Amino acid sequence: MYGQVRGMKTDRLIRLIRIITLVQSKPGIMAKELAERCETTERTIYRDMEILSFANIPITNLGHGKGYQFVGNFALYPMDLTEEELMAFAVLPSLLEQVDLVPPDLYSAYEKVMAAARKEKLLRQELLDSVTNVIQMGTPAYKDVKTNFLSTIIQAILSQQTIEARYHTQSRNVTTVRAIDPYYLIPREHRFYLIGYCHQKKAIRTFRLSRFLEVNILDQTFEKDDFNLKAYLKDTWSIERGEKRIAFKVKFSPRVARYVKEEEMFVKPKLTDLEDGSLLFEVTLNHDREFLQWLMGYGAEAEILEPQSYRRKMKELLQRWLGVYDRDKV
DNA sequence: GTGCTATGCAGGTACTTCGT
DNA sequence: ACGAAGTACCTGCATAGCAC
Repeated sequence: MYGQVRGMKTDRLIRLIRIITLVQSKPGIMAKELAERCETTERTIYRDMEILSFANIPITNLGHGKGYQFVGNFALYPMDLTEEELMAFAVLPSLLEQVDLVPPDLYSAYEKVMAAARKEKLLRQELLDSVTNVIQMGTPAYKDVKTNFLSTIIQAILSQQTIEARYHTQSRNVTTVRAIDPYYLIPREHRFYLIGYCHQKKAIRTFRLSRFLEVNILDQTFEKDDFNLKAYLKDTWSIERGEKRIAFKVKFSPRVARYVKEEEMFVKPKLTDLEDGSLLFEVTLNHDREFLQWLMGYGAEAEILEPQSYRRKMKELLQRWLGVYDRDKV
């Protein structure tokens, strides 16, 4: 639009870069001064500002008399971003949206990343690391050094490239090297999980991100075929999947009913308000452990009505628990 | 000349400060 | 409290300069 193919004057280009530098070094600088420093008029500065905003350079005027400055602490030249990096940003929210529940903090995190990317010359890896640092919610207690493969995995998902990963399987306490086609990243309980096709097991598997010890992107692309995430996670309380179909019926006391309704869930339970103010909660799940754990957080405010076998199971569990403290008795 | 971009002048608008 | 003056931001328009 403003480009000039032939006879291209470098004046404007130089001036645009100058403006960026000036605003960067002196936030709040006003149009008049910019004009003087660039040896031009204010009119030209205003036009240049327009061009900069077309180029998505977030310089803004923060009100009358406050001059110009970058939005947030942004001080990056977006021209340095590769197409791929921009894509990574652009698709991140939709990536998570595919599992229905976008963590409410994602958007603010997104903005923080932009603000955090302050350095004048931000290397590609630094940028992606910023994403990683903002999004990752915790590190395993035993790990001192933060090894983080979030950015690598996002890249692989975007470019549909197979990764080779060294992964620690906690339940068997073994470390294996395997090739994985990364499909989706899903957030659960302050953690990220990767769902993908494991070439060794020849099946879809779920991997906890913090258990990756090494991740390398292979020079090999994949197709997702007809994998359906929603179907894959159907009736799954959180992340652990099972083969069962357990129809739970739980009654929550009036005291906690409204808190239960407010909880963010990955399944859609049937909720019925009872006359006494308590809440009947019905859900069918393919695995019990995570659900029971959640339920126990409500203590005596939650009562399993069905199935009977789980009433007994819960009772046994509580008796064993009680037993731990009974040892104190003399 | 025509068609285009880049520029500067002049003037408008919105807000702040000053003087009464 | 209120209007005048001042300041900063923004825009319309004429024109210079260049390619064709």
